[in-house]
Amino acid sequence: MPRPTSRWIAERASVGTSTVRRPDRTTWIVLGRAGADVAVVFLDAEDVELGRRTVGADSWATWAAEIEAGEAVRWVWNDTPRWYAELLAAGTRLARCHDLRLCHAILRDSALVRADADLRVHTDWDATPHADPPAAAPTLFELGAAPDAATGLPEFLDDAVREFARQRTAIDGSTDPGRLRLLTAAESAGALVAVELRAAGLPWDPQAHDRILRGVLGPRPAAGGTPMKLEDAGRRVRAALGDPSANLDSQPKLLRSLHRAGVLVESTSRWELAQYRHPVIEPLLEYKKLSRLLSANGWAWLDEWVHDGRFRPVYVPGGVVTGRWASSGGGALQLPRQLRGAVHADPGWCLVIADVAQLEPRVLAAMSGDRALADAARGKDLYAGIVDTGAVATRAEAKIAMLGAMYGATTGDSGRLVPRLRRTFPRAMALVDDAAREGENGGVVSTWLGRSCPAPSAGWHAAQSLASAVEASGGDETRARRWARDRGRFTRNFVVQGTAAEWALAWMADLRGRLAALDAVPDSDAAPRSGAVFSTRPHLAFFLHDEVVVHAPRERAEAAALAVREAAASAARLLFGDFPIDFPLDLRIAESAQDD
DNA sequence: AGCTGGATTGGG
DNA sequence: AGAACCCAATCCAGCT
Repeated sequence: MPRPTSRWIAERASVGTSTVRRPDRTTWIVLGRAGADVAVVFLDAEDVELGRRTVGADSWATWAAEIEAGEAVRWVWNDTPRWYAELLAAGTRLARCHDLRLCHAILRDSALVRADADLRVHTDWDATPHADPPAAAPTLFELGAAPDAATGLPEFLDDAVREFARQRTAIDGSTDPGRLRLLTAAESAGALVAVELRAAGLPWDPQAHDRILRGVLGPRPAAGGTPMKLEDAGRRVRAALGDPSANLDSQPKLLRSLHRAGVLVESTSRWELAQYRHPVIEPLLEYKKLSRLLSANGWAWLDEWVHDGRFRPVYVPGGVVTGRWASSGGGALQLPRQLRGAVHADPGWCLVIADVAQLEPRVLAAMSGDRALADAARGKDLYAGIVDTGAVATRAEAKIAMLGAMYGATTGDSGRLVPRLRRTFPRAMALVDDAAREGENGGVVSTWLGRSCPAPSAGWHAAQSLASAVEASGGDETRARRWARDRGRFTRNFVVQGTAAEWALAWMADLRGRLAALDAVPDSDAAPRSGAVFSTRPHLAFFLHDEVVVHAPRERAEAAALAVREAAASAARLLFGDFPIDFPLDLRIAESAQDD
């Protein structure tokens, strides 16, 4: 079918009794609320307003789908979860958006943006939504309900139009508009992905989860009961302590019990306990392991977070200062490897599981333009490549040296090995060392695409001034130095971790487009639990910093895997152009995410 | 009763 | 073993 033109759309896009046309030349569509309706403004590429309309809240998803079928547009709105969850529930997928809240946060803090930019003035756009997205996708009936009541963000059309103009001005007047355009587009695409991930869900087999729990803990106890094997371990611990009433769940009480039994640990952490020889150690470590599994990902978690064979966590794009995602509820970013066997494709479907090997050092090589490190990274294993340069003797040394360089280690094996990397990869090491120095001096550093770290707090500055005063005490100086070094380690890591997060956003943004373009599998006994938008073709199902899981009909698995690889290559080009850096993937196609 | 912070352990 | 960066979730203790 030929791609519809915008004129075709203008003639065709009518909803209900009122015809709502999209003018020619439209590039941006800004959304806001107008009572129960959705109000829209059409803008062209030069920000010239082409017209305003309102669309009924009960029909705007259909209208948006028709607009989306035409020439490329970017939807502009205050907060992606508030709008896009509704659209997906109604079966409308969008390709591009501009999330005003997320982009505001980036531009407000970016060192690339002029200090006197209008959007630096504090407004409601600095609000952080405190309400989670709706737990269940809203029904069409609910679309008219005020979607923004809980966010604290401006919700009306003129607010959005004005903020959008401020953001465009800030980008255009910045020291590098190209990078900030990329970053705001990538961040916004990530916002779409996060909503899609939640809507589609991660295919989860509750029976497999239950089998794992039963194997480790014993049969599921009655509500409030203690699983058999946990009870068992607890009994053995109390016997070894000679204290039948010892409380194992309270850290201070457990510590006292251990002391009474002659185990003079300073904490009850696993690594410290493991160094002692005493009959209580083995069962106590076992108890802690089981207790952890039960409380973090036991049957209660399963009941709360898995429904209809899907784990639907809440992702929070931009939730970490570095630009990484955070999660809120469900613990999506902390799923223990132990439970991966519960991640299981639907019948007739499979999983494409891919992660980037050594993402951060590769990003460092590219952003610093360090050819030697890029050469060492060529192929599969960057650490083996470092050994081949002769900088260090073993792969293990290469790894802790590189991690030490990116995290700012100064002591131990890691601190000792970093100087060797400095000789072999001077440009890469200079980049992180410069970032550390800038941070120690109170400065601000930025990622490759222009996300900047927060400025130091007033307390930090005060400590530094105090230490340089004539009457400063030794304690003042020690504290100021420690805080300066702490901040140096933070900024050192910020530039690398943040740029890696940008690479991952670009990877996913490109990937979701490729997956959406794959042929549907209309006759498949497809995965309807992922919702209408995702039930006939491969879709993203999970994301974790440097790893994605795609859920795909079996006959599209190879195509999806190719899309994952091509998207990685595309992300590398988008960020680093022709610089010769590889981002090799560990990729496998399987029915279950269980490690082999 | 509800909040906060510490300790611990899971993830990268 | 940890170190050294970014986190979240849980439980308990201690506070208001």
